[in-house]
Amino acid sequence: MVRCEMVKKAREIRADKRRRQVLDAASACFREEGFHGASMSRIAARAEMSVGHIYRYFDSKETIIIALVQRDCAKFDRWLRRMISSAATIETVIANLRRGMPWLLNRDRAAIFLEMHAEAGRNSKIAAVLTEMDHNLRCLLKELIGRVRRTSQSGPEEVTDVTIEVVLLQLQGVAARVTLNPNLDRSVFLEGFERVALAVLAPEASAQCVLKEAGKAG
Amino acid sequence: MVRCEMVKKAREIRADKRRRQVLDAASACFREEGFHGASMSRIAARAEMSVGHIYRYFDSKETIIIALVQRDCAKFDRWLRRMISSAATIETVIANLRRGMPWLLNRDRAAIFLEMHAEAGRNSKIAAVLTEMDHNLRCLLKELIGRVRRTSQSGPEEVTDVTIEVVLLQLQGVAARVTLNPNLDRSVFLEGFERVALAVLAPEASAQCVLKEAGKAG
Amino acid sequence: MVRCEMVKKAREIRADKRRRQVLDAASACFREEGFHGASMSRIAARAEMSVGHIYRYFDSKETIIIALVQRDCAKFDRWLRRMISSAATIETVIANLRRGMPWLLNRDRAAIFLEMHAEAGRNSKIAAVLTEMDHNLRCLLKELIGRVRRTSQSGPEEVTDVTIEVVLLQLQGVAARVTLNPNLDRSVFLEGFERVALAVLAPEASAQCVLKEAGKAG
Amino acid sequence: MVRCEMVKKAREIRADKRRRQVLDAASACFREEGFHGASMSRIAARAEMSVGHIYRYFDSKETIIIALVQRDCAKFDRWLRRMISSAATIETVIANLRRGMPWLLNRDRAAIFLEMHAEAGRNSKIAAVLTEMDHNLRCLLKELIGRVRRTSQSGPEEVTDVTIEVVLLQLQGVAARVTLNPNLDRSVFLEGFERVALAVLAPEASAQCVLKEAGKAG
DNA sequence: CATGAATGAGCTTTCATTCAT
DNA sequence: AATGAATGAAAGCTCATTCAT
Repeated sequence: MVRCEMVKKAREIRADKRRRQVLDAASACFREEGFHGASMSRIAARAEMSVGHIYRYFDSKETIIIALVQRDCAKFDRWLRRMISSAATIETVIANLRRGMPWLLNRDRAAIFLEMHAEAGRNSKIAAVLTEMDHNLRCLLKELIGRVRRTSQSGPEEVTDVTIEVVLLQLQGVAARVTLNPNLDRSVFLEGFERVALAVLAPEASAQCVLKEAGKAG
Repeated sequence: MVRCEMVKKAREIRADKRRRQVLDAASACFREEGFHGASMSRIAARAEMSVGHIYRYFDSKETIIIALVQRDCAKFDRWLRRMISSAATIETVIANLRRGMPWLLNRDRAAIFLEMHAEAGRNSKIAAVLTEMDHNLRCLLKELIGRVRRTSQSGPEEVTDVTIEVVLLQLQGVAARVTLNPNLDRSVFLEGFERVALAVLAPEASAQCVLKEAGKAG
Repeated sequence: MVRCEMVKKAREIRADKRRRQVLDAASACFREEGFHGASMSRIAARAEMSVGHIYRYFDSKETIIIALVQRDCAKFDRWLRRMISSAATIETVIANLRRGMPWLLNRDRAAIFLEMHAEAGRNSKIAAVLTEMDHNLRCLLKELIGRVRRTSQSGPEEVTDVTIEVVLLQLQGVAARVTLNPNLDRSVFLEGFERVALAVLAPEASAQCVLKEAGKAG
Repeated sequence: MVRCEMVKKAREIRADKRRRQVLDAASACFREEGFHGASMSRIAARAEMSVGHIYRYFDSKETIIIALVQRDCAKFDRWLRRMISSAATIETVIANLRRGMPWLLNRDRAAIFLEMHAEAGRNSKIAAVLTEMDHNLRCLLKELIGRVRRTSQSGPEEVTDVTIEVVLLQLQGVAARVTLNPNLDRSVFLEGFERVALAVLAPEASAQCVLKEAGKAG
């Protein structure tokens, strides 16, 4: 009985590992060939698994795509939550931002991001996953910005939709920028983000900052 | 001889019309099904042409995709140039921006934008076209911003890469935002754009503006 | 214009021929391997056509099956109608029956018959085709029997459902009998049919016939 | 030693139960999806057994099909023998027939019957099983009819092949009739069978009966 | 005795592309 | 210039069967 449970548990662990294997392989294939360009047999080969066996863990190719989208979203969600829970001041936010840059500017991530959003335009299930994620994202951002403003007493605590959208446009525009301009100096992006972050988190300080730039000429 | 040339000309006009027919049909198909989801036979049906005849004007499906990307880029380029040639003050830029919103927020445009950039991640020819376009875009933007700053004497005339990138992140993030959030109030975007445009075109004025917002709380 | 119409006509003829080719090949494959055992690639090979090309004429394998069932039913329908239009007396019916025996007892026909009816048990579209055919069949039989009885003044002109069903059980039981007993003397079936035909068409005469058999001991 | 035998016996009983489980599950699956449509994994699920375990008792899917056909045939054989051993008069035969109608007209039975005979057309092993069964059937029928005729002194005791075939056509045609006409009144079939049974078992009586029908007009 | 993970061949179907007309 | 018949490779997916546990 105890034995049985242990076996079950072991099986589950193994199954999870398998699922991960598939998702990792699929992610790589999708990145190289797109959702529709990638073939199940190539995904299987990359996952070192037979085609048929993949279907034990995923009902269809679409299911894999959706699972992958969800996994990516969850990862981002966790990242943002960690950022919020730890960050209360402008400095920590900036530090976190700096630390998150490699991920944000990663070309593979950008490629998958674009693929996912392009697909969302014609697959309502994927659109639903992304839209839900987007909703979470906006709530979290609202809280983060509000909290920082409160602690730094540097602006109105209430955060408008406009503010949120400006931040999100900035973050989500990265995918296209990176794809078009892979060799651009990363520090350019970092500086841009910091400037916007400042303007949003501490409007007054930002104003001074902007004025300073004016002084530096650039 | 003259006759011959006229015939040639007529033929060319006809061929151009055919090519346009194909590109229009392809654009619609791609928008609905993606580059890979769209089939030549469906494109042909939409172009009211036989499949085989398309191959008289385009070597392959990929050629059509590339031609389409080029055409879209050229269209955008012309739009931007017109904007620049006519705009010299902050007010005209804002007015132009306002006029360009419906196009910018159009979901079909956003879908094709994402499709194109996702494809660029794996097709170097398309990447090349888009990257060249991006280069033009940045030059034009630089000139536009510089000129406005000069005429309004409201900041440094030299425009840094950081500034350009901030603007482009904003503009290119729209595609993802619109796809995820199709029902979001358009005025939110407009206000966001205006705020960023102001900050970029007239840093001083923007600073005052931001401070004002601080006063309004939000 | 006239040219165009002729081309169209020629195309149609060619297409019809193609369709027939496919149906003939499919019929042979289905007979040997069953609807589900037969593969499209084998059907294509037999039709001397590429797999993909078959899909120009039929939407799916199921469509082929249905078309085949309809063709078979139509063939049988025509046979029965011819029989009716020509036959007004018991003698002509019996003669027609005799002439129809080779077809009725043909093992291939029997195999397809069984396949079709087995499939009807789980495919409602096929069931619909067969049920409609069955309805026609019963009407035609009713008319045939009624007309013969009238002309020979040998029984009630009205024909009951029971009578019809007895005849149909007899006719449709053949498929199973032939499959199980391929070597059985065909004359046995013929005699059996004649006896039932007589009993149904001319009850009085049949009674005498039966009595005669009693006399012959057999 | 004794212990050993008891264990063996218990094991055999257990194995038989397992086999039965599989056959029952297979029968249900085959009825719903056909021999080819049913999958081993679905059969296993229905038998509440693992896929691999089924292969302990059956070498292959085909073996299951054959075993099932044999079991069905044996069941029918037993039913017929019981009918014969108990029936000696026309009345008991008719009564038995009446009692057997629900089974005979059962759509599931009809479906399996058609499936089996269709398969026999292309699988010689199945054909062999069914043909042997058919032989038994004919012998039993011959004896039954002969015995009844003898006891009722109502006709020649010797029974010809023609007579046997007429009865079998009638019985085996039911499967097709039921499939095509599932809503037909069951009494119609019963009356048809009785009429034929009468004609076969007691030709003289039947003649009178037929004449009577003539009188009733129908 | 019993499980179900694993395989890879084979299924139906779609596609970009060619070419005779 | 224009058609669409024809191809065959490759897609996503399912299956009977095996075997380590």
